[in-house]
Amino acid sequence: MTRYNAKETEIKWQRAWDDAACFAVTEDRSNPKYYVLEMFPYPSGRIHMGHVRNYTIGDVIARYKRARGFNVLHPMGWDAFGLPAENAAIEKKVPPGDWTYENIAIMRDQLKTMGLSLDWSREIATCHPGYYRHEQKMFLDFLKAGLVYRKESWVNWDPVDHTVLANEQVIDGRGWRSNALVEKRKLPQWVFKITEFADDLLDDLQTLERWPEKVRVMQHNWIGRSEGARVRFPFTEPGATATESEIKVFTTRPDTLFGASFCALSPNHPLATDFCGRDEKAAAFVAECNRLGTSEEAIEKAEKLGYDTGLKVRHPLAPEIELPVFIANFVLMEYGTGAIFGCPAHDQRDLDFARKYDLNVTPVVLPPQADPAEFTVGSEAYVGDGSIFNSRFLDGLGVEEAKRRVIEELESLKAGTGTVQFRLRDWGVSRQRYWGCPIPVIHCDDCGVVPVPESSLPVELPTDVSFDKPGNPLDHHPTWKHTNCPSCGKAAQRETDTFDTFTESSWYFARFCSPRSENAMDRQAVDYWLPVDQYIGGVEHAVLHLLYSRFFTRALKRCGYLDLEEPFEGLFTQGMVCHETYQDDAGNWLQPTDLRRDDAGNPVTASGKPVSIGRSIKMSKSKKNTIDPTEIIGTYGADTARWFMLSDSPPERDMEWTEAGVEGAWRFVQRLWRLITEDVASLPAAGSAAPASLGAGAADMRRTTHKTITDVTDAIEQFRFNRAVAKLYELTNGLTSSSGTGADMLWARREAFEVLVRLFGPMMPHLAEELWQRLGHDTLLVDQPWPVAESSLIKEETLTLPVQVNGKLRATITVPLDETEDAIRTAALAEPGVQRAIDGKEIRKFIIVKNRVVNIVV
RNA sequence: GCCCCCGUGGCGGAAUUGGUAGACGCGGCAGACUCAAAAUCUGUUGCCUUCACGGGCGUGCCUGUUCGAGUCAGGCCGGGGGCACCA
Repeated sequence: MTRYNAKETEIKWQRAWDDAACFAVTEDRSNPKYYVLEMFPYPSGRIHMGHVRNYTIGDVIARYKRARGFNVLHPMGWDAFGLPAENAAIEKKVPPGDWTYENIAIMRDQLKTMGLSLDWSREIATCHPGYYRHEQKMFLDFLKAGLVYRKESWVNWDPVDHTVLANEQVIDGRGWRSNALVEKRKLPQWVFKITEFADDLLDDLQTLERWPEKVRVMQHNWIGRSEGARVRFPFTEPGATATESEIKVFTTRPDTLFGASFCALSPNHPLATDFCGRDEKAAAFVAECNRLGTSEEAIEKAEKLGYDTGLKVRHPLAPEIELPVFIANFVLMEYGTGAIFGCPAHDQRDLDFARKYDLNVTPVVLPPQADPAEFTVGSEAYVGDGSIFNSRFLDGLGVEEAKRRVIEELESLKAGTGTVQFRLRDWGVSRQRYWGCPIPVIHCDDCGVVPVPESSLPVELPTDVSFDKPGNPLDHHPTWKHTNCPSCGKAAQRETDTFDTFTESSWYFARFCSPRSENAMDRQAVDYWLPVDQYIGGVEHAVLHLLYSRFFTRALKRCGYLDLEEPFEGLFTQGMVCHETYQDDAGNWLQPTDLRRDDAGNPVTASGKPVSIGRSIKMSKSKKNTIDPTEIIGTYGADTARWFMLSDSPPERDMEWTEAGVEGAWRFVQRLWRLITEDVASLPAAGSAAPASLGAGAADMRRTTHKTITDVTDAIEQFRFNRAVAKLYELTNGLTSSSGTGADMLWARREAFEVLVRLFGPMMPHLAEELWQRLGHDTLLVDQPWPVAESSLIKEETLTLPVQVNGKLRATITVPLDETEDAIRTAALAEPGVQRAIDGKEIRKFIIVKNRVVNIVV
């Protein structure tokens, strides 16, 4: 008996697929297309189990669809710009480009050992000028189309590293790496106008039927559409401020306008800035507000604070009412107009603020059944529905009606307008980084911001950069940024900021359609391949990457690159790969490979110290609970790793990687190998005609085989791979225990083997290919069509019917399909278990659900 | 605080969408083979009760709808995720 040699076999078939160029595709219109895409990896240096899970799922779909006759595009590339390359440059003195391309080479080899059905001829790396030059062109086109603009915005500035930090990189108000106190600074930033499509991006979520509901909800919340009104509050004194004669506020509750008791400005509001110029204490207050970070934690703890400017505004619908104007720390400049009116009775924040500064609290919404003479608001604002009171012409109206009525009134008085506000903000893409796509503009003292002419693209990154100084190496480079203005020819400077790396991943799926084209994308290629039929990746990209890609697709359409709105027709978000964690008695994390078992079977360190086992969490370097996929593939082969990935856990859920689980998968690989190779000699030759008639045993086997085709096909279609795996186990178990040497039986057995091999082919492609050959075929299994179940075989002739008495199972009877009710009744009553349960009681009802269940009510 | 998802054996999970709860795998137990072990194979494995036949209980908890509920409805409890001074 030979053991299956995974290592040799896998390499052999990978070469065979490669030699036959099985997975290289063109725009072949004789077959329907199917585009399978997994989120491309960042070339960090090694693949991890998350990649293995992601690409295994994608490969099952790609191979399955291919077998179903689709022309399948299944490409792979590298999301190659990013901060880790710069960190490596600083720590290891390796240029970021070299580091990245080396990592790509390593990871490409690692991925190839998985046996994925990828069209490697389409490989792309986003850090290659052949890729990012098109992105620069897109930027210029977006600029022309008004989809990009430049804006002063507040950023987290690290004064030591001289760079902008993302919110996630600010920890307790300090830079994550420099540990310096982060400052808020106003810097000019390039911004993509994603809000241009806010309504479309929201409305079209409804068309994404093959997206997880969860992701659609998250995007829905992120876009955050609110209907309300902009209302103008004029200052009581015309010269109150130098710039404006009024405060514009946004509210979703115009119905509570008569409950207003103050207005508040964001500390960053232009009016506040203006006022601070004349009031030192106000300036000190604003400085204090800016010092507090924007982290959730800081916000949570911060008390609601305000500074009374002493200015007053008039109520827009009741000019005799004057309201004080505060600068308040809880008003955000980024949302609405950066100013609010406060209605303490019906908003908790406003109420807290009003109590602190002793402002009026006038209720204007009366809860149902409440007495208007009695109702007051204490420490809790009333935010529910009700009827309006204390509000002049609105009295007696419901909340919704009052909103409409107020907006009408405001509009007729030109004191405000009904409006829609989004939470979604435009996408700032400027990063003070080296390892990203250069933003193709030039700053000229005379001409201002001048786009780089298309003929001068790409603006390539210099390779001779130094990371010795803090800040952006592009800025320090002796020559790179110095150039001439394309407009007037005078000496000018290049933009040294680069794009946010989410930019590259916002259109790579389109580049795969024509990866070597001189254009960003060939129209006939994207028209043929897009949209991506099935996109697969982690749920952590539910909002940013997926939303940016949806934006980019719309922007590209507007600029004539392609003609569709939604890039991803189907989306599947897979769960994380988890593993137990281990700590020694000092609390140090231990790697799974650092453990051994003592005589009692308890885990101990190499030196024999006790180890505590922690709960299973996502594999991460910091907790040291990672398993290296290359080691697993080296030991067990890719098929075993793939099979285990698909077994047990549903793919959308987190799974736990266990040694026992891998070994179980490995045993199954060996079992399949033995089952088929040991038996093949006794079987009729491949392609033998079916015997004239089949005995009961052979017919039974055929029924099981064809039922399995249906079950596995359905399971794969529904991404229920764990169920597909279970059905394949069942078929295998059945074949292991079946016997019989008749010609009909052996013929049915060959059929079962061939079906089995073809069904697990997408999951364990190398083993399947090898067994297909050993079954006597000289074709490649990957070129075989998916098996089709013969529906006539699947139909059962008899079925087992449960018999209940008062809803409790008492017996089962075996009856022919579609048996008459009378016969079922007789058979059911003949069961001793049924008789015992009836126990001579009167039968009140006899329920027979056809081919389902029998229930006797006594 | 708001929105969403999930609670089934020792464990991962099935259950044709209201019709035999626990498929399949892992683990455990018993046995076969073996000088022995590994590997492999066979049987068994929700809980309680009974010598046995059998009986009772059981899908987080409580109510309800139904001939029949893991599945539907209402209310709790627990876990997870997303958003959040968003006006």
